[in-house]
Amino acid sequence: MALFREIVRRRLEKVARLRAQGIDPYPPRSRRTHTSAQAIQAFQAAEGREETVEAVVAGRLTAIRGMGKVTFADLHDGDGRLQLFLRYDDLGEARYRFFQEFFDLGDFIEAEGTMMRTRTGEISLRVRDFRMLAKAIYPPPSRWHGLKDVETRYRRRYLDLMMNPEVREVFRTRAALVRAIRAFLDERGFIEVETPILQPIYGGASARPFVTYHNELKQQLYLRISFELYLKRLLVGMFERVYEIGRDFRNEGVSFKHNPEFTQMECYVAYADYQAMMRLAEDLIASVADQVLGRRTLVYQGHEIDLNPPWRRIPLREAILEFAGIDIAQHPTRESLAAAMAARGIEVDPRASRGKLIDDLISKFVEPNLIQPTFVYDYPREISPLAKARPDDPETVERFEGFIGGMEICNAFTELNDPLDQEQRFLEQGRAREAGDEEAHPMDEDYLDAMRYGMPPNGGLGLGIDRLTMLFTDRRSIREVILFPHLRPRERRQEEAELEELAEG
RNA sequence: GGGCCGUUAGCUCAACUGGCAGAGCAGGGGACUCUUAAUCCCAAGGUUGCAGGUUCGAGUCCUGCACGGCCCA
Repeated sequence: MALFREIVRRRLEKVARLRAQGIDPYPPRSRRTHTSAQAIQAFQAAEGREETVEAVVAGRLTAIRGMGKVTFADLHDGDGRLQLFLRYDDLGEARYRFFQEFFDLGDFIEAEGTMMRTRTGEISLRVRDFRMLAKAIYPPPSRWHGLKDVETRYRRRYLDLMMNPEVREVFRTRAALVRAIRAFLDERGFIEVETPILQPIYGGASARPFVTYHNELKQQLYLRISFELYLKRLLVGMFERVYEIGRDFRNEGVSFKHNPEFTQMECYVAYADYQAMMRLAEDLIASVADQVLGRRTLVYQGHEIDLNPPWRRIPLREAILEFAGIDIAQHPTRESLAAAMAARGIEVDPRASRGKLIDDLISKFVEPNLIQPTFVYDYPREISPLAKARPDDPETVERFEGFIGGMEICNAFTELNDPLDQEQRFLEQGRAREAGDEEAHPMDEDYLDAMRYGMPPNGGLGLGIDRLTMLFTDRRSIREVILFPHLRPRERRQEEAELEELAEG
Protein backbone atom coordinates (compact mmCIF):
# COMPACT_ATOMS: atom_id res chain seq x y z
CA MET A 1 0.00 0.00 0.00
CA ALA A 2 2.88 2.30 0.76
CA LEU A 3 4.19 1.68 -2.72
CA PHE A 4 0.81 2.25 -4.28
CA ARG A 5 0.57 5.53 -2.45
CA GLU A 6 3.99 6.42 -3.80
CA ILE A 7 2.87 5.71 -7.38
CA VAL A 8 -0.22 7.86 -6.92
CA ARG A 9 1.82 10.64 -5.40
CA ARG A 10 4.18 10.70 -8.37
CA ARG A 11 1.32 10.80 -10.82
CA LEU A 12 -0.43 13.60 -8.95
CA GLU A 13 2.84 15.47 -8.96
CA LYS A 14 2.96 15.16 -12.76
CA VAL A 15 -0.53 16.60 -12.98
CA ALA A 16 0.55 19.57 -10.90
CA ARG A 17 3.72 20.08 -12.91
CA LEU A 18 1.79 19.96 -16.18
CA ARG A 19 -0.59 22.59 -14.89
CA ALA A 20 2.36 24.71 -13.76
CA GLN A 21 3.62 24.59 -17.34
CA GLY A 22 0.25 25.82 -18.57
CA ILE A 23 -0.70 22.37 -19.90
CA ASP A 24 -4.19 21.06 -19.12
CA PRO A 25 -3.84 17.37 -18.21
CA TYR A 26 -7.56 16.97 -18.93
CA PRO A 27 -8.33 18.95 -22.09
CA PRO A 28 -12.00 18.99 -23.07
CA ARG A 29 -11.69 17.75 -26.65
CA SER A 30 -9.63 15.60 -28.93
CA ARG A 31 -8.85 16.23 -32.58
CA ARG A 32 -8.94 12.55 -33.41
CA THR A 33 -9.26 11.86 -37.13
CA HIS A 34 -8.95 8.06 -37.11
CA THR A 35 -9.65 5.21 -34.77
CA SER A 36 -6.83 2.70 -34.54
CA ALA A 37 -8.60 0.37 -36.96
CA GLN A 38 -9.41 3.17 -39.40
CA ALA A 39 -5.80 4.38 -39.40
CA ILE A 40 -4.50 0.89 -40.14
CA GLN A 41 -7.10 0.38 -42.84
CA ALA A 42 -6.32 3.73 -44.46
CA PHE A 43 -2.64 2.90 -44.48
CA GLN A 44 -3.20 -0.50 -46.05
CA ALA A 45 -5.31 1.10 -48.75
CA ALA A 46 -2.73 3.79 -49.48
CA GLU A 47 0.35 1.58 -49.23
CA GLY A 48 0.21 0.23 -52.78
CA ARG A 49 -0.21 3.70 -54.24
CA GLU A 50 2.79 5.07 -52.36
CA GLU A 51 0.63 7.67 -50.68
CA THR A 52 1.16 8.79 -47.12
CA VAL A 53 -1.55 8.69 -44.48
CA GLU A 54 -1.69 11.39 -41.83
CA ALA A 55 -3.65 10.54 -38.72
CA VAL A 56 -4.52 11.84 -35.29
CA VAL A 57 -5.38 8.97 -32.97
CA ALA A 58 -6.48 8.92 -29.35
CA GLY A 59 -6.58 6.23 -26.70
CA ARG A 60 -5.11 4.67 -23.62
CA LEU A 61 -1.39 3.92 -23.30
CA THR A 62 -1.17 0.22 -22.46
CA ALA A 63 2.51 -0.42 -22.98
CA ILE A 64 5.66 1.65 -23.29
CA ARG A 65 8.86 0.08 -24.62
CA GLY A 66 11.72 2.52 -24.35
CA MET A 67 14.87 1.77 -26.32
CA GLY A 68 16.96 4.81 -25.55
CA LYS A 69 16.41 7.27 -28.35
CA VAL A 70 13.48 5.32 -29.79
CA THR A 71 10.30 4.43 -27.95
CA PHE A 72 7.43 2.14 -28.91
CA ALA A 73 4.10 2.51 -27.21
CA ASP A 74 0.79 0.70 -27.52
CA LEU A 75 -2.33 2.77 -27.84
CA HIS A 76 -5.69 1.07 -27.24
CA ASP A 77 -9.01 2.53 -28.25
CA GLY A 78 -12.49 1.09 -28.66
CA ASP A 79 -11.50 -0.39 -32.02
CA GLY A 80 -8.29 -2.11 -31.05
CA ARG A 81 -4.60 -1.37 -30.80
CA LEU A 82 -2.15 0.80 -32.67
CA GLN A 83 1.58 0.98 -32.08
CA LEU A 84 3.09 4.43 -31.69
CA PHE A 85 6.66 4.95 -32.83
CA LEU A 86 8.45 7.86 -31.20
CA ARG A 87 11.91 8.92 -32.29
CA TYR A 88 14.29 11.35 -30.67
CA ASP A 89 15.30 12.53 -34.14
CA ASP A 90 11.69 13.22 -35.11
CA LEU A 91 10.55 14.92 -31.95
CA GLY A 92 13.65 16.71 -30.77
CA GLU A 93 15.17 16.41 -27.34
CA ALA A 94 12.63 18.50 -25.45
CA ARG A 95 9.47 16.73 -26.71
CA TYR A 96 11.07 13.30 -26.50
CA ARG A 97 12.06 13.87 -22.89
CA PHE A 98 8.63 15.31 -22.16
CA PHE A 99 7.01 12.06 -23.23
CA GLN A 100 9.35 10.00 -21.07
CA GLU A 101 8.83 12.26 -18.11
CA PHE A 102 5.08 12.72 -18.08
CA PHE A 103 3.39 9.72 -19.68
CA ASP A 104 2.53 6.59 -17.72
CA LEU A 105 0.62 3.41 -18.42
CA GLY A 106 -3.09 4.06 -18.34
CA ASP A 107 -2.91 7.68 -19.51
CA PHE A 108 -5.05 8.78 -22.43
CA ILE A 109 -2.93 10.25 -25.17
CA GLU A 110 -3.56 11.94 -28.50
CA ALA A 111 -0.87 11.39 -31.12
CA GLU A 112 -0.51 12.73 -34.61
CA GLY A 113 1.86 11.66 -37.30
CA THR A 114 2.32 9.58 -40.41
CA MET A 115 1.37 5.94 -40.74
CA MET A 116 4.31 3.65 -41.47
CA ARG A 117 5.57 0.13 -41.24
CA THR A 118 8.32 -0.78 -38.78
CA ARG A 119 11.25 -2.97 -39.71
CA THR A 120 9.36 -5.97 -38.37
CA GLY A 121 6.39 -5.07 -40.55
CA GLU A 122 3.95 -3.75 -37.97
CA ILE A 123 1.79 -0.87 -39.11
CA SER A 124 2.47 1.98 -36.70
CA LEU A 125 2.04 5.69 -36.29
CA ARG A 126 5.30 7.61 -36.59
CA VAL A 127 4.55 10.30 -34.07
CA ARG A 128 5.20 13.95 -34.96
CA ASP A 129 3.41 15.38 -31.95
CA PHE A 130 1.38 14.21 -29.01
CA ARG A 131 -0.71 15.54 -26.18
CA MET A 132 -2.05 14.41 -22.82
CA LEU A 133 -5.79 13.72 -23.05
CA ALA A 134 -6.42 12.43 -19.55
CA LYS A 135 -3.82 11.63 -16.94
CA ALA A 136 -4.50 8.44 -14.99
CA ILE A 137 -3.81 8.82 -11.27
CA TYR A 138 -4.07 5.12 -10.45
CA PRO A 139 -1.89 2.59 -12.25
CA PRO A 140 -3.70 -0.03 -14.35
CA PRO A 141 -3.69 -3.70 -13.34
CA SER A 142 -0.93 -5.86 -14.78
CA ARG A 143 -1.52 -6.18 -18.50
CA TRP A 144 0.14 -9.53 -18.88
CA HIS A 145 -1.85 -11.44 -16.29
CA GLY A 146 -4.93 -9.32 -16.72
CA LEU A 147 -7.35 -8.90 -13.90
CA LYS A 148 -8.47 -12.29 -12.64
CA ASP A 149 -9.77 -11.74 -9.13
CA VAL A 150 -13.47 -12.38 -9.55
CA GLU A 151 -14.55 -10.05 -6.81
CA THR A 152 -12.53 -7.14 -8.18
CA ARG A 153 -13.81 -7.91 -11.66
CA TYR A 154 -17.41 -7.48 -10.46
CA ARG A 155 -16.87 -4.60 -8.07
CA ARG A 156 -14.73 -2.62 -10.52
CA ARG A 157 -16.18 -3.79 -13.80
CA TYR A 158 -14.48 -0.94 -15.65
CA LEU A 159 -11.13 -2.58 -14.88
CA ASP A 160 -12.47 -5.93 -16.02
CA LEU A 161 -13.63 -4.40 -19.30
CA MET A 162 -10.39 -2.48 -19.70
CA MET A 163 -8.20 -5.52 -19.20
CA ASN A 164 -10.25 -8.40 -20.56
CA PRO A 165 -11.46 -7.99 -24.13
CA GLU A 166 -13.52 -11.19 -23.95
CA VAL A 167 -15.62 -9.55 -21.25
CA ARG A 168 -16.37 -6.63 -23.56
CA GLU A 169 -17.42 -9.26 -26.09
CA VAL A 170 -19.95 -10.77 -23.66
CA PHE A 171 -21.71 -7.44 -23.33
CA ARG A 172 -21.60 -6.80 -27.07
CA THR A 173 -23.31 -10.15 -27.51
CA ARG A 174 -25.86 -9.19 -24.90
CA ALA A 175 -26.63 -5.94 -26.73
CA ALA A 176 -26.88 -7.76 -30.05
CA LEU A 177 -29.27 -10.26 -28.51
CA VAL A 178 -31.59 -7.57 -27.18
CA ARG A 179 -31.44 -5.82 -30.55
CA ALA A 180 -32.38 -9.07 -32.29
CA ILE A 181 -35.34 -9.62 -29.98
CA ARG A 182 -36.64 -6.12 -30.68
CA ALA A 183 -36.18 -6.56 -34.42
CA PHE A 184 -38.03 -9.88 -34.36
CA LEU A 185 -40.99 -8.51 -32.43
CA ASP A 186 -41.15 -5.16 -34.23
CA GLU A 187 -41.22 -7.00 -37.53
CA ARG A 188 -44.24 -8.98 -36.36
CA GLY A 189 -46.32 -5.95 -35.52
CA PHE A 190 -45.62 -5.72 -31.78
CA ILE A 191 -45.59 -2.34 -30.10
CA GLU A 192 -42.93 -1.75 -27.47
CA VAL A 193 -44.25 -0.10 -24.33
CA GLU A 194 -43.09 0.98 -20.89
CA THR A 195 -45.13 0.25 -17.80
CA PRO A 196 -44.62 1.32 -14.17
CA ILE A 197 -41.66 0.08 -12.19
CA LEU A 198 -43.08 1.69 -9.04
CA GLN A 199 -46.35 -0.09 -8.42
CA PRO A 200 -48.96 0.30 -5.67
CA ILE A 201 -49.66 -3.45 -5.90
CA TYR A 202 -47.05 -5.83 -7.24
CA GLY A 203 -47.88 -9.04 -9.05
CA GLY A 204 -47.53 -11.28 -12.07
CA ALA A 205 -45.11 -13.71 -10.44
CA SER A 206 -44.45 -15.57 -7.21
CA ALA A 207 -41.84 -13.53 -5.42
CA ARG A 208 -41.30 -11.14 -2.57
CA PRO A 209 -41.00 -7.50 -3.61
CA PHE A 210 -38.81 -4.59 -2.64
CA VAL A 211 -40.79 -1.97 -0.79
CA THR A 212 -40.28 1.75 -1.19
CA TYR A 213 -42.10 4.90 -0.21
CA HIS A 214 -43.35 8.04 -1.90
CA ASN A 215 -42.83 10.91 0.53
CA GLU A 216 -45.27 13.48 -0.90
CA LEU A 217 -48.06 11.00 -1.45
CA LYS A 218 -47.29 9.20 1.80
CA GLN A 219 -47.74 6.01 -0.20
CA GLN A 220 -46.04 2.67 0.05
CA LEU A 221 -44.89 1.43 -3.35
CA TYR A 222 -43.34 -1.78 -4.63
CA LEU A 223 -40.68 -2.29 -7.25
CA ARG A 224 -42.27 -4.50 -9.87
CA ILE A 225 -41.66 -8.24 -9.85
CA SER A 226 -43.07 -8.57 -13.39
CA PHE A 227 -44.74 -6.47 -16.11
CA GLU A 228 -47.60 -8.86 -16.66
CA LEU A 229 -50.63 -7.18 -15.12
CA TYR A 230 -49.94 -3.83 -16.79
CA LEU A 231 -49.24 -5.32 -20.19
CA LYS A 232 -52.50 -7.26 -20.13
CA ARG A 233 -54.40 -4.07 -19.28
CA LEU A 234 -53.14 -2.84 -22.66
CA LEU A 235 -54.96 -5.70 -24.39
CA VAL A 236 -58.16 -4.43 -22.77
CA GLY A 237 -57.19 -1.10 -24.34
CA MET A 238 -57.17 -2.77 -27.77
CA PHE A 239 -53.46 -3.11 -28.45
CA GLU A 240 -53.18 -6.62 -29.85
CA ARG A 241 -49.45 -7.22 -29.65
CA VAL A 242 -47.37 -5.56 -26.94
CA TYR A 243 -43.95 -6.18 -25.42
CA GLU A 244 -41.65 -4.65 -22.88
CA ILE A 245 -37.98 -5.22 -22.17
CA GLY A 246 -36.91 -4.05 -18.77
CA ARG A 247 -35.92 -4.73 -15.22
CA ASP A 248 -37.70 -6.83 -12.63
CA PHE A 249 -36.83 -6.74 -8.94
CA ARG A 250 -37.22 -9.70 -6.64
CA ASN A 251 -36.34 -9.60 -2.99
CA GLU A 252 -34.68 -12.98 -2.62
CA GLY A 253 -31.28 -14.51 -2.07
CA VAL A 254 -28.30 -13.42 -4.13
CA SER A 255 -26.30 -16.13 -5.86
CA PHE A 256 -24.47 -16.90 -9.06
CA LYS A 257 -27.90 -17.69 -10.50
CA HIS A 258 -29.91 -14.85 -9.03
CA ASN A 259 -29.47 -11.10 -9.05
CA PRO A 260 -32.04 -8.96 -7.20
CA GLU A 261 -32.65 -7.04 -10.41
CA PHE A 262 -32.69 -8.82 -13.72
CA THR A 263 -33.83 -8.17 -17.25
CA GLN A 264 -36.93 -9.68 -18.71
CA MET A 265 -38.84 -9.53 -21.97
CA GLU A 266 -42.57 -10.03 -21.74
CA CYS A 267 -44.94 -10.03 -24.67
CA TYR A 268 -48.67 -10.61 -25.08
CA VAL A 269 -50.59 -11.59 -28.18
CA ALA A 270 -54.37 -11.23 -28.45
CA TYR A 271 -56.21 -14.26 -29.84
CA ALA A 272 -53.18 -16.51 -29.34
CA ASP A 273 -52.95 -19.47 -26.96
CA TYR A 274 -49.99 -21.16 -25.33
CA GLN A 275 -49.41 -23.41 -28.34
CA ALA A 276 -48.98 -20.30 -30.47
CA MET A 277 -46.65 -18.84 -27.82
CA MET A 278 -44.48 -21.98 -27.97
CA ARG A 279 -44.07 -21.45 -31.69
CA LEU A 280 -43.33 -17.78 -31.10
CA ALA A 281 -40.73 -18.58 -28.42
CA GLU A 282 -38.83 -21.13 -30.50
CA ASP A 283 -38.96 -18.94 -33.60
CA LEU A 284 -37.79 -15.95 -31.61
CA ILE A 285 -34.80 -17.72 -30.09
CA ALA A 286 -33.84 -19.36 -33.38
CA SER A 287 -34.00 -15.95 -35.03
CA VAL A 288 -31.87 -14.40 -32.29
CA ALA A 289 -29.31 -17.15 -32.89
CA ASP A 290 -29.33 -16.34 -36.61
CA GLN A 291 -28.74 -12.67 -35.91
CA VAL A 292 -26.22 -12.99 -33.08
CA LEU A 293 -24.30 -16.15 -33.95
CA GLY A 294 -25.07 -16.66 -37.61
CA ARG A 295 -26.09 -20.25 -36.88
CA ARG A 296 -28.63 -22.15 -34.85
CA THR A 297 -26.37 -24.29 -32.74
CA LEU A 298 -24.26 -23.27 -29.81
CA VAL A 299 -22.07 -24.87 -27.20
CA TYR A 300 -23.06 -24.34 -23.58
CA GLN A 301 -20.86 -25.78 -20.84
CA GLY A 302 -19.61 -28.45 -23.20
CA HIS A 303 -23.04 -29.38 -24.58
CA GLU A 304 -23.82 -28.88 -28.24
CA ILE A 305 -27.28 -27.34 -28.31
CA ASP A 306 -29.51 -27.24 -31.37
CA LEU A 307 -31.98 -24.37 -31.35
CA ASN A 308 -33.78 -25.33 -34.55
CA PRO A 309 -37.55 -25.49 -34.12
CA PRO A 310 -39.62 -27.40 -33.41
CA TRP A 311 -38.37 -28.09 -29.90
CA ARG A 312 -39.27 -31.11 -27.86
CA ARG A 313 -42.61 -30.76 -26.09
CA ILE A 314 -43.39 -32.83 -23.01
CA PRO A 315 -46.23 -32.63 -20.51
CA LEU A 316 -45.11 -31.72 -17.00
CA ARG A 317 -46.54 -34.96 -15.62
CA GLU A 318 -44.39 -37.01 -18.01
CA ALA A 319 -41.31 -34.88 -17.38
CA ILE A 320 -41.53 -35.44 -13.63
CA LEU A 321 -42.22 -39.13 -14.15
CA GLU A 322 -39.21 -39.40 -16.45
CA PHE A 323 -36.70 -37.55 -14.27
CA ALA A 324 -37.99 -38.01 -10.72
CA GLY A 325 -39.87 -41.30 -11.10
CA ILE A 326 -43.01 -39.89 -9.52
CA ASP A 327 -46.39 -39.70 -11.24
CA ILE A 328 -47.99 -36.58 -9.84
CA ALA A 329 -51.36 -37.66 -11.26
CA GLN A 330 -51.25 -40.55 -8.78
CA HIS A 331 -50.81 -38.07 -5.93
CA PRO A 332 -53.65 -35.56 -6.04
CA THR A 333 -53.13 -34.43 -2.47
CA ARG A 334 -50.24 -32.71 -0.78
CA GLU A 335 -49.86 -35.53 1.75
CA SER A 336 -49.74 -38.23 -0.87
CA LEU A 337 -47.15 -36.41 -2.96
CA ALA A 338 -45.03 -35.56 0.09
CA ALA A 339 -45.08 -39.23 1.11
CA ALA A 340 -44.06 -40.36 -2.38
CA MET A 341 -41.17 -37.89 -2.35
CA ALA A 342 -40.07 -38.87 1.13
CA ALA A 343 -40.17 -42.54 0.06
CA ARG A 344 -37.58 -41.68 -2.59
CA GLY A 345 -35.40 -39.86 -0.10
CA ILE A 346 -36.30 -36.43 -1.41
CA GLU A 347 -36.31 -33.69 1.19
CA VAL A 348 -39.80 -32.28 1.66
CA ASP A 349 -40.40 -28.76 2.89
CA PRO A 350 -43.07 -29.33 5.59
CA ARG A 351 -44.73 -25.99 4.86
CA ALA A 352 -44.85 -26.42 1.09
CA SER A 353 -48.17 -26.89 -0.69
CA ARG A 354 -48.65 -29.57 -3.36
CA GLY A 355 -47.97 -26.98 -6.05
CA LYS A 356 -44.78 -25.86 -4.36
CA LEU A 357 -43.65 -29.49 -4.06
CA ILE A 358 -44.20 -29.93 -7.79
CA ASP A 359 -42.22 -26.75 -8.38
CA ASP A 360 -39.41 -28.22 -6.26
CA LEU A 361 -39.48 -31.42 -8.31
CA ILE A 362 -39.18 -29.37 -11.49
CA SER A 363 -36.18 -27.35 -10.36
CA LYS A 364 -34.43 -30.30 -8.78
CA PHE A 365 -35.05 -33.08 -11.30
CA VAL A 366 -36.48 -31.71 -14.52
CA GLU A 367 -34.67 -28.42 -15.11
CA PRO A 368 -31.06 -29.64 -14.78
CA ASN A 369 -31.74 -32.51 -17.18
CA LEU A 370 -33.21 -30.50 -20.01
CA ILE A 371 -30.16 -29.57 -22.03
CA GLN A 372 -31.68 -29.51 -25.52
CA PRO A 373 -34.46 -26.94 -25.94
CA THR A 374 -37.61 -28.38 -24.39
CA PHE A 375 -41.06 -27.08 -23.59
CA VAL A 376 -42.63 -28.58 -20.49
CA TYR A 377 -46.36 -27.90 -20.47
CA ASP A 378 -49.58 -28.22 -18.48
CA TYR A 379 -48.90 -27.00 -14.96
CA PRO A 380 -50.85 -27.22 -11.71
CA ARG A 381 -53.42 -24.47 -11.31
CA GLU A 382 -52.21 -23.76 -7.79
CA ILE A 383 -48.85 -22.31 -8.82
CA SER A 384 -50.22 -20.47 -11.86
CA PRO A 385 -52.89 -18.02 -10.67
CA LEU A 386 -52.90 -16.00 -13.90
CA ALA A 387 -53.11 -18.87 -16.38
CA LYS A 388 -56.22 -20.30 -17.96
CA ALA A 389 -57.35 -23.77 -16.93
CA ARG A 390 -57.57 -26.57 -19.48
CA PRO A 391 -61.19 -27.01 -20.62
CA ASP A 392 -60.96 -30.73 -19.82
CA ASP A 393 -59.23 -30.37 -16.45
CA PRO A 394 -59.83 -27.41 -14.13
CA GLU A 395 -56.85 -28.34 -11.93
CA THR A 396 -54.38 -28.01 -14.82
CA VAL A 397 -53.58 -24.79 -16.63
CA GLU A 398 -52.35 -24.09 -20.15
CA ARG A 399 -48.86 -23.08 -19.18
CA PHE A 400 -45.37 -24.02 -20.34
CA GLU A 401 -41.80 -23.31 -19.42
CA GLY A 402 -38.94 -23.49 -21.90
CA PHE A 403 -35.65 -25.03 -20.77
CA ILE A 404 -32.27 -24.89 -22.48
CA GLY A 405 -28.90 -25.93 -21.12
CA GLY A 406 -30.44 -26.95 -17.81
CA MET A 407 -31.87 -23.48 -17.26
CA GLU A 408 -35.38 -22.13 -17.31
CA ILE A 409 -35.36 -19.63 -20.15
CA CYS A 410 -39.00 -18.70 -20.57
CA ASN A 411 -42.43 -19.06 -19.05
CA ALA A 412 -45.75 -18.62 -20.82
CA PHE A 413 -49.43 -19.35 -20.71
CA THR A 414 -52.80 -18.97 -22.22
CA GLU A 415 -53.70 -15.96 -20.13
CA LEU A 416 -56.66 -16.07 -17.82
CA ASN A 417 -59.22 -13.52 -19.07
CA ASP A 418 -62.29 -14.61 -17.08
CA PRO A 419 -62.70 -11.98 -14.34
CA LEU A 420 -64.80 -14.28 -12.15
CA ASP A 421 -62.21 -17.06 -12.31
CA GLN A 422 -59.41 -14.55 -11.77
CA GLU A 423 -61.10 -13.24 -8.65
CA GLN A 424 -61.38 -16.79 -7.30
CA ARG A 425 -57.65 -17.35 -8.01
CA PHE A 426 -56.72 -14.21 -6.11
CA LEU A 427 -58.86 -15.38 -3.20
CA GLU A 428 -57.10 -18.77 -3.26
CA GLN A 429 -53.77 -16.95 -3.24
CA GLY A 430 -54.96 -14.90 -0.29
CA ARG A 431 -55.63 -18.11 1.62
CA ALA A 432 -52.17 -19.40 0.69
CA ARG A 433 -50.69 -16.18 2.00
CA GLU A 434 -52.55 -16.57 5.29
CA ALA A 435 -51.17 -20.10 5.44
CA GLY A 436 -47.68 -18.61 5.35
CA ASP A 437 -46.77 -18.41 1.65
CA GLU A 438 -44.98 -15.07 1.42
CA GLU A 439 -44.73 -15.40 -2.34
CA ALA A 440 -48.47 -15.76 -2.85
CA HIS A 441 -50.06 -13.38 -5.34
CA PRO A 442 -51.79 -10.35 -3.78
CA MET A 443 -55.36 -9.36 -4.67
CA ASP A 444 -55.44 -6.68 -7.36
CA GLU A 445 -58.89 -5.08 -7.69
CA ASP A 446 -57.72 -2.53 -10.23
CA TYR A 447 -56.52 -5.31 -12.50
CA LEU A 448 -59.80 -7.17 -12.04
CA ASP A 449 -61.65 -4.00 -13.00
CA ALA A 450 -59.73 -3.89 -16.27
CA MET A 451 -60.60 -7.51 -16.97
CA ARG A 452 -64.25 -6.94 -16.17
CA TYR A 453 -64.44 -4.55 -19.15
CA GLY A 454 -63.51 -7.52 -21.32
CA MET A 455 -60.05 -8.86 -22.20
CA PRO A 456 -59.53 -10.79 -25.43
CA PRO A 457 -58.22 -14.33 -25.11
CA ASN A 458 -54.45 -14.07 -25.35
CA GLY A 459 -51.13 -15.72 -24.86
CA GLY A 460 -48.27 -14.24 -22.86
CA LEU A 461 -44.56 -15.05 -22.79
CA GLY A 462 -41.79 -14.03 -20.41
CA LEU A 463 -38.18 -14.47 -21.46
CA GLY A 464 -35.14 -14.10 -19.21
CA ILE A 465 -32.61 -11.92 -21.01
CA ASP A 466 -29.81 -12.62 -18.53
CA ARG A 467 -30.19 -16.37 -18.83
CA LEU A 468 -30.41 -16.19 -22.59
CA THR A 469 -27.18 -14.19 -22.55
CA MET A 470 -25.55 -16.83 -20.34
CA LEU A 471 -26.53 -19.40 -22.93
CA PHE A 472 -25.24 -17.41 -25.88
CA THR A 473 -21.95 -16.48 -24.21
CA ASP A 474 -21.38 -19.82 -22.44
CA ARG A 475 -21.24 -18.29 -18.96
CA ARG A 476 -22.27 -20.24 -15.90
CA SER A 477 -22.85 -17.30 -13.61
CA ILE A 478 -25.46 -14.59 -14.07
CA ARG A 479 -22.89 -12.18 -12.68
CA GLU A 480 -20.83 -12.65 -15.81
CA VAL A 481 -23.61 -11.21 -17.97
CA ILE A 482 -24.71 -8.33 -15.74
CA LEU A 483 -22.38 -5.34 -15.91
CA PHE A 484 -22.72 -4.37 -12.29
CA PRO A 485 -24.06 -7.37 -10.35
CA HIS A 486 -25.24 -6.83 -6.82
CA LEU A 487 -22.62 -7.75 -4.23
CA ARG A 488 -22.61 -7.43 -0.50
CA PRO A 489 -21.19 -4.10 0.58
CA ARG A 490 -17.65 -4.26 1.76
CA GLU A 491 -16.41 -1.91 4.38
CA ARG A 492 -13.95 0.54 2.96
CA ARG A 493 -10.52 -0.18 4.26
CA GLN A 494 -8.61 2.54 6.01
CA GLU A 495 -5.91 2.67 3.35
CA GLU A 496 -8.42 3.03 0.57
CA ALA A 497 -10.05 5.95 2.34
CA GLU A 498 -6.66 7.57 2.70
CA LEU A 499 -5.93 7.07 -0.97
CA GLU A 500 -9.17 8.77 -1.80
CA GLU A 501 -8.17 11.78 0.26
CA LEU A 502 -4.82 11.83 -1.43
CA ALA A 503 -6.45 11.79 -4.86
CA GLU A 504 -8.87 14.52 -3.94
CA GLY A 505 -6.24 16.69 -2.28
C1' G B 1 -29.73 -21.33 5.09
C1' G B 2 -25.87 -25.78 4.82
C1' G B 3 -21.07 -27.90 3.00
C1' C B 4 -16.28 -27.24 0.71
C1' C B 5 -12.48 -23.88 -0.99
C1' G B 6 -10.15 -19.13 -1.19
C1' U B 7 -8.28 -14.12 0.82
C1' U B 8 -0.04 -13.22 0.93
C1' A B 9 3.42 -6.59 -2.59
C1' G B 10 -0.49 -2.21 -7.16
C1' C B 11 -1.43 -7.00 -10.57
C1' U B 12 -0.57 -12.54 -11.20
C1' C B 13 1.19 -16.17 -8.06
C1' A B 14 5.05 -19.05 -4.62
C1' A B 15 6.50 -20.31 0.60
C1' C B 16 7.84 -28.96 2.28
C1' U B 17 5.70 -31.73 7.93
C1' G B 18 4.86 -24.64 12.33
C1' G B 19 11.30 -22.19 11.86
C1' C B 20 14.32 -15.18 8.93
C1' A B 21 7.60 -13.92 3.71
C1' G B 22 9.70 -14.78 -2.17
C1' A B 23 9.32 -14.33 -7.81
C1' G B 24 7.58 -12.11 -12.40
C1' C B 25 5.15 -7.84 -14.11
C1' A B 26 4.01 -2.73 -12.72
C1' G B 27 6.59 1.44 -10.04
C1' G B 28 11.96 4.18 -8.94
C1' G B 29 17.44 5.08 -10.69
C1' G B 30 20.72 3.90 -14.87
C1' A B 31 22.22 1.81 -20.11
C1' C B 32 20.25 1.19 -24.98
C1' U B 33 17.99 4.71 -32.27
C1' C B 34 13.01 -0.97 -34.87
C1' U B 35 10.57 -3.00 -30.02
C1' U B 36 6.13 -5.73 -29.19
C1' A B 37 5.56 -9.91 -22.18
C1' A B 38 11.86 -5.53 -25.32
C1' U B 39 16.58 -6.56 -22.94
C1' C B 40 20.57 -5.63 -19.23
C1' C B 41 22.40 -3.48 -14.32
C1' C B 42 21.04 -1.32 -9.40
C1' A B 43 17.92 -0.09 -5.39
C1' A B 44 13.25 -0.27 -3.11
C1' G B 45 8.42 -2.37 -2.13
C1' G B 46 4.47 -6.62 3.17
C1' U B 47 -0.48 -5.01 9.54
C1' U B 48 -0.02 -12.51 4.98
C1' G B 49 -8.70 -10.17 4.95
C1' C B 50 -10.21 -8.84 10.42
C1' A B 51 -10.36 -10.32 15.82
C1' G B 52 -8.87 -13.79 19.28
C1' G B 53 -6.40 -18.50 20.83
C1' U B 54 -2.47 -22.57 21.01
C1' U B 55 3.01 -22.35 20.75
C1' C B 56 9.71 -20.64 22.43
C1' G B 57 7.98 -19.38 17.46
C1' A B 58 1.88 -18.94 13.20
C1' G B 59 1.15 -17.09 6.17
C1' U B 60 0.92 -22.32 7.96
C1' C B 61 -2.70 -25.18 13.58
C1' C B 62 -7.66 -23.87 16.39
C1' U B 63 -12.20 -20.53 17.14
C1' G B 64 -15.16 -16.53 15.54
C1' C B 65 -16.24 -12.73 11.92
C1' A B 66 -16.16 -10.33 6.89
C1' C B 67 -16.03 -10.80 1.67
C1' G B 68 -15.78 -13.92 -2.57
C1' G B 69 -16.00 -18.60 -5.42
C1' C B 70 -18.02 -23.53 -6.17
C1' C B 71 -21.72 -27.12 -4.80
C1' C B 72 -26.38 -28.11 -2.35
C1' A B 73 -31.20 -26.27 -0.52
